[in-house]
Amino acid sequence: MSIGTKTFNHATSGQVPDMGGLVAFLGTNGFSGEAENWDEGRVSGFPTAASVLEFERNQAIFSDGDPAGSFYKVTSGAVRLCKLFADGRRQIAGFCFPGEYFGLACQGKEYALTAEAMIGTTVVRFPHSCLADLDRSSAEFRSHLVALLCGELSLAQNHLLMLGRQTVKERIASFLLMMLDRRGRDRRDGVMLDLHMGRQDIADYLGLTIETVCRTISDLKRAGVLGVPGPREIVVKKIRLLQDTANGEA
Amino acid sequence: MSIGTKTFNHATSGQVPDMGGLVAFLGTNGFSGEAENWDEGRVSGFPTAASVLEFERNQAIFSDGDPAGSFYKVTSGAVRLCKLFADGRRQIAGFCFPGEYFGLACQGKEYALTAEAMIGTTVVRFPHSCLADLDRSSAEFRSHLVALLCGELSLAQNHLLMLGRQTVKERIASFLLMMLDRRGRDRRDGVMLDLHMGRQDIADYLGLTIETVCRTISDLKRAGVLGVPGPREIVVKKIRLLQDTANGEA
DNA sequence: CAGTCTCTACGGGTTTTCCCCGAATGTTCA
DNA sequence: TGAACATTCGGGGAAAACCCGTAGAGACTG
Repeated sequence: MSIGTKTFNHATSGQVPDMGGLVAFLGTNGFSGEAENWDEGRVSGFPTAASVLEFERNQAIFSDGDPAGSFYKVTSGAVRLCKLFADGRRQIAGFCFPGEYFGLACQGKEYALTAEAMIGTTVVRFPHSCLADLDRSSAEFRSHLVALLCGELSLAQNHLLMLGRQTVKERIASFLLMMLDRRGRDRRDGVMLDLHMGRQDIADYLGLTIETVCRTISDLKRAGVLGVPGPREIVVKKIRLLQDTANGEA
Repeated sequence: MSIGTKTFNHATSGQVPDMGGLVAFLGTNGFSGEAENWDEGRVSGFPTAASVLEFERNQAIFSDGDPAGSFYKVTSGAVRLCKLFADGRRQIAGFCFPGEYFGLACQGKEYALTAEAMIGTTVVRFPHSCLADLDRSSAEFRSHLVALLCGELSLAQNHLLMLGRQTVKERIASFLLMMLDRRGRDRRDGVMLDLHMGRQDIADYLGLTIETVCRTISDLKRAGVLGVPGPREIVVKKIRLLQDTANGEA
């Protein structure tokens, strides 16, 4: 399945193991916060074997029900975490971009959802046994872990608001604003945004159909709020209007 | 505001502070898992002052935007965590029942949502400074903490599925099954369930209107799946049918 | 105790939203 | 270039929101 596997099995450096920004992404949205500058590949501190893996577009990294043994950090590309119903319905619980973690939320012994590469993606895989060494990790790291988990939950809460009580326009606008923040883009007119996903992914994240997503984006384009240079690219032309739309003031 | 406040300010027992089942409920759904038997009032181990507070039905424990200084454990009653829109829309992010924690998910310095007592409720309040002592707490507790956070996130993911992709009937059925599990009830015919909430709370949790909730519960009653002895009580008469409904097989 | 008030539950009718189906257009890749 | 796929657009229909009204239970008042 996985193509291009390089395994590091270096000796532990003899010191207290550095958890290397094991920033606890427990399975929903990746949330890094200021974690970006924590390491970015400081794999070397880990006491156990870590592997670098590459995945093609739409390739599964792990699937709902698989035995859970590892968690992952995205180094390049993008990952979606989703749940599939028997009848084909799909809900995306979150996305992961470079610097973010996923695969820790294994209730019991199995993954509760499926992780797939949305584009060509490189990840680092860590065995869960790394977590058992949490005791010996630094206090700084541990409080960082808690902060990131809080951020995780806040992201999920925001997602709940969108799905439960926002209109279609509000959801689309909120989604785009979230993507701007997530990808480190400023909130200013003319900013270009690479979505790295198709309309179906947006629909399954927002609990809508692909048609509704298309229509709403077209509406925003017609209103001069957005530009759409390509299917996976968005230019925000009037950020203020987009924010108003997200807040239901349009 | 708070009525009946008793403050313990006992001397630290001179030992390593016992976090007393500080089971990390970070602001969304309370999730206790097997935490029920962890302590249940073992406040005595805490290094800092903890207070027992009582709240009346519909009284706010803290509000969205309040400065965040404490987290809470429910000892009796029930708590809802919700977000209010300016135009009156409301989304309930989760409920907390005895043994569960809330109020840890303060992104930054302010609470991100509002906590209200759904019925007469007793809680224990812990200052956030307790968390700073996390270092000195036991390894057992810390792994417990991580497990509970994972459970938290799984609950939120489940909620996302409900809001995003389930039909009205599926949501109601899933909600009732979740409540059964949450309140420690067996999944068997004839089980009585105290909801401790009105129809509006159910609606705001499931992203529906109160009319739709009423109608759907009536439908299930007519179908012989449920009995409704009181407005806040449900008797599950055909658990199998309820499960089928939750899975879209009805 | 009667009376009033409020909150909650529930039913019906209307309107809107958004899903479903079909088709045309655009994009990507072999 | 052609084939496969994704996106966009339009029309019909079903589901749920919305707006109405009714009724019952409980709380408060006198």
